[in-house]
Amino acid sequence: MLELAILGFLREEPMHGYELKQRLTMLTGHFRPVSDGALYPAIARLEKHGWVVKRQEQGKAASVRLVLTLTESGEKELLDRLAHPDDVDISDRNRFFTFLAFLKYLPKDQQRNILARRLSFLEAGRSFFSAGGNPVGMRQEEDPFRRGMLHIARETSRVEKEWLRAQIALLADEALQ
Amino acid sequence: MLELAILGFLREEPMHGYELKQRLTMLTGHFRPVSDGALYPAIARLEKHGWVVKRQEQGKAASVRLVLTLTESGEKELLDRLAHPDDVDISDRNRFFTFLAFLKYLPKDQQRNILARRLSFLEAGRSFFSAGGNPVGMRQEEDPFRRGMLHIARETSRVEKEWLRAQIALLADEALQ
DNA sequence: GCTAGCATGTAAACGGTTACATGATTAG
DNA sequence: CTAATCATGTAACCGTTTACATGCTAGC
Repeated sequence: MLELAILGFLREEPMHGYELKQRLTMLTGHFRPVSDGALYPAIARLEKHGWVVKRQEQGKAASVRLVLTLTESGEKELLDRLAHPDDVDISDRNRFFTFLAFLKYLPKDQQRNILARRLSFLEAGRSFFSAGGNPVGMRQEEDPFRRGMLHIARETSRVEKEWLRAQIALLADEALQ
Repeated sequence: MLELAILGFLREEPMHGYELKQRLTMLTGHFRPVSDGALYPAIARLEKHGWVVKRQEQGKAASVRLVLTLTESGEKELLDRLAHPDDVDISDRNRFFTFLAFLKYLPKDQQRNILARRLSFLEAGRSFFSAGGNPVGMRQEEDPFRRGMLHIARETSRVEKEWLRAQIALLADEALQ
């Protein structure tokens, strides 16, 4: 997932690790910083596969920047990963958002496919807790905090589903023209 | 986080690994299954610390069940972990929800503390993407998918903040009586 | 002089996923 | 008879976190 995000950001424009880090930090979970120990090894892996290449450049301050550029095979890899979320869990919202952030690079029919997949997951939606085998609805749950969870989860899901439906319809319209 | 959830569920009632797994599956990210390779080692760790004890029981079908019971020191550990989310990231929604699921076991002032912490994080909220250093608002963002992310994130945050404020006020009222 | 920000990395420890391994019962 | 569910575990692999390591510049 981290690799996907790196490829995605580099698709926009070449940039060095430090800037990548800032963008990733904003993308994943709103401001949980990406650790260096995750970022730099990930970059090294991508480089080893030939998906990105490094170029030296003088930094604003301090040491040299190593500007990363996406190669052609890197772009292919990005599209490949975006198009096959089967390998990956879309049920997690943060993961889905990573896809969403770079979905514009995919062809329209594949975009619709991803959105539809997420929608069908949300439509299957169920509640958090079970008591004696059956899921617990808001009515039965008397713990206020768990009621809160159910409430927040439900509203959140509603908002997202509405957006997904609208977006899917829009893509279908565009396909007709 | 997995350990916290196990301790939390066992606080309610003793249960065996398989049932724990089902509850955990519903709790974490709505139906992403907890893998056995994560669950059983986690149980073993908790047992090693003396926080849970095992007892054999005949299963419904198949092999014996190993029913887990929370010990006194286990309950202490649970409360300790719930009360100190400093060690843990509350900025992630799933993590916060894990806290929320077991928050009822904490004294009221500490409950309020956790909720307030989460609220202040959300109130600091910023947008996902930066262009040239500044965060990008909905207006500027022309990628429909990223607009969607911003929209969903904003609405979600709104719902959660409203709930948090109401809940904090309620706890404050109760404290006065 | 010192702190914050810029900039890139490595190594150990930890925990999670995936695959492997086993075996019994119940419903179709 | 066969798939699904019940039930518990281990081992290899992989990636993340945390801590360590370095060093420069700009602003207070």
